[in-house]
Amino acid sequence: MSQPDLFEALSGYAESWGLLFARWGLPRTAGRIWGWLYVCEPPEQSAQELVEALHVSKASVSTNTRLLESMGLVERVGLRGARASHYRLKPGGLEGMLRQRIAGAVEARALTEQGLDALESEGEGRTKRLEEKLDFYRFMEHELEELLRHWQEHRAQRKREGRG
Amino acid sequence: MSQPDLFEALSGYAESWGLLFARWGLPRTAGRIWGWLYVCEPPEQSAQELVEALHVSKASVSTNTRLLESMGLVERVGLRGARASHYRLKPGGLEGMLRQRIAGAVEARALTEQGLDALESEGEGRTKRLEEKLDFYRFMEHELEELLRHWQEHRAQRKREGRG
DNA sequence: CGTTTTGTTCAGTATAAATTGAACAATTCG
DNA sequence: CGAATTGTTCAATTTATACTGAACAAAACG
Repeated sequence: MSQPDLFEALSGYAESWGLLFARWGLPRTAGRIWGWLYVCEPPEQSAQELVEALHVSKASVSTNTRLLESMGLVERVGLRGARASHYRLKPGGLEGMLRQRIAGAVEARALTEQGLDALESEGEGRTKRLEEKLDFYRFMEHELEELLRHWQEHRAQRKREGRG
Repeated sequence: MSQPDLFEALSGYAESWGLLFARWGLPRTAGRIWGWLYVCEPPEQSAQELVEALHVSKASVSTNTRLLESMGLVERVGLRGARASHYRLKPGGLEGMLRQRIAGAVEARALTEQGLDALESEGEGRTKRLEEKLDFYRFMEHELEELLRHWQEHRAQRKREGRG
């Protein structure tokens, strides 16, 4: 595959992540950047390089790199001899996403508990409905924490095998 | 608690779910309806009742009940003596959400594989980055399926205890 | 049948979000 | 120091999405 074609293909890959992010309710450009950082060379990219590779404004790069940083998916690094700071994938970033999922379950559970409080002793059936929902989120909370633990073990295992 | 106050509190509960849905990138009204169906009496509500309880247009109710149906969270039922069809929580709806999560992981994995295909043999480091991502999504896919199985067992257990 | 209720669709509007260009502040370099 | 580069912020624009009212189609009723 020739260089221009390769670049084309990898750009397409970044664009696909942009679209997937959009469907997940996240900024498209954040998805583009994140996707790109998996296939770019070198792995550290300056804001300017992102602007050129993805054809987005530097304002958008600034906004979305900071979003990705706050999500724990990307980190900022200094490179010797380089004036501009660079961005790259943050190791363990996906694990952070998992933690956010757990936080979401906690949030949903808390809201469900609020509903039960509001009902107090009123209404048998409604309470039952809410308690079933509560049961689900409690379960999710516990299991996702378990899942996170498993992932950490899995990671450690791979590291030991020299694959991480 | 007096009736008007109770209604007020439960409306607030539905509104809270609306806001949570919005933060999750889903239509606010869908959240309102879903939240409401947990605390309304009776558990089956006509479109007209939803319009009145939530103060949204019937067009929006129509759109969002169909969305919730497609998400597997709500089902439509016929009630004897009632002309209009009614909506209620679909049993096992949350389990369906879990299945969608699995589908999301599958999607992300597939996209990552596309990236690896595009790289073919080029680039050592990039391939490594992508393979780590692939590893994560593969793991998630497997573990979420496991989680779903656990949930089903948990449900069965509760049923046996007469709590489901 | 004709009338009423119900549910969907659609064009238009309102609302929210992402993206941009430009202005600004901060830093780096010679 | 002065010039150039870099990063953020902000107002304005574009874009996407949700929501509504009205028109329509379908079904239920007398």
